Amino acid sequence: MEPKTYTHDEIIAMLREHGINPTAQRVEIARELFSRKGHYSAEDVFALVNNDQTQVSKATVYNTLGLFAEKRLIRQLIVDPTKVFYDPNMVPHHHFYDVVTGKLTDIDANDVRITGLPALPPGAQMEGVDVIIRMRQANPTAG
Amino acid sequence: MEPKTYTHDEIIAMLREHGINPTAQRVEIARELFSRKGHYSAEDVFALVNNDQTQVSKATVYNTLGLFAEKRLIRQLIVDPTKVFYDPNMVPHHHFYDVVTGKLTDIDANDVRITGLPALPPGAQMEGVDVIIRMRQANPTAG
DNA sequence: CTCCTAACTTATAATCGGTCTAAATCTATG
DNA sequence: CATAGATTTAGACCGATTATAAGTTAGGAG
Ligand SMILES: [Mn+2]
Ligand SMILES: [Mn+2]
Ligand SMILES: [Zn+2]
Ligand SMILES: [Zn+2]
Repeated sequence: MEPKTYTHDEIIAMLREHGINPTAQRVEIARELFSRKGHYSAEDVFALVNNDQTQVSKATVYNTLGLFAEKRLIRQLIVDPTKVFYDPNMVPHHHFYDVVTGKLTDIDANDVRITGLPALPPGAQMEGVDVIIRMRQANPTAG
Repeated sequence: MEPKTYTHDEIIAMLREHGINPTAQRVEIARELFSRKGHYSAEDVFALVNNDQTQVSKATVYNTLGLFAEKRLIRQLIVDPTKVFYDPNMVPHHHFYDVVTGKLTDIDANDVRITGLPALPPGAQMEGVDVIIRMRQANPTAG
């Protein structure tokens, strides 16, 4: 299932709906992200965005990804100890994480039920629930 | 519930049971970790271990925490984008994570049921399931 | 014991994501 | 056109972690 292709104007509308001023760089970064599914580091996005003619600075890539996450246009994944990943898929879902390759795979959250969690501490607002299933590919005929 | 106090020999036995050669530094680090409950960065452990007479280098603290985690004597927590935390509590449990303060709180996993997860990819071994509930303390009278 | 080697520890340099700074550029408005 | 606020940028900087290379330790062989 390839992700929907968004027009320039649709991207701009998405940004506006999330309270983000649609500058050229932000539109370009959003377009790259939403034209694919997957999980991307800031460096990944920097490479994607500068593959073609456009030129966006590293600082802007970092700033923009942080802004998008804060405005909940994309989701931040803390799962690799060395870098943050960003996920354009905002449908609630969980992840498999291959601890060897670092690869992330989506798990639809519709079928998943989590019960028995305690109440939040008083005055606390839930931000989200992350479920990460760490796994390792069984050593293929090593011995 | 304060954690059990371990004797020097008990610490050594714990390390041996996990296939870890009990050097002076490793015993000291293990003692500091297991004499409290909580979630500690490598810097935290470095400070704990060098509070008293003993002197353990930063490199050894990092190496030892990595070794302990690999041998499953402690658990690594990837939840803060800037640093790794280590958890001496090996009883299966989950975590609240205050995204503002960075504070981690344990959630007993006994009561928690997670159903509807898909099967692992073929050939994959499960390493563990991490559930992290991100929350934020409601803005106390700000405005 | 003393010698020898492998395991371990250490100080320090290096790496690398990520953030900060201060200057340049843009954009909307008068 | 002039102005100010928002944004972008190059490059300096930072802090956690890892790599390097030299020193130390422990324990078995002789
Ligand atoms: Mn592009
Ligand atoms: Mn100590
Ligand atoms: Zn995902
Ligand atoms: Zn814990």
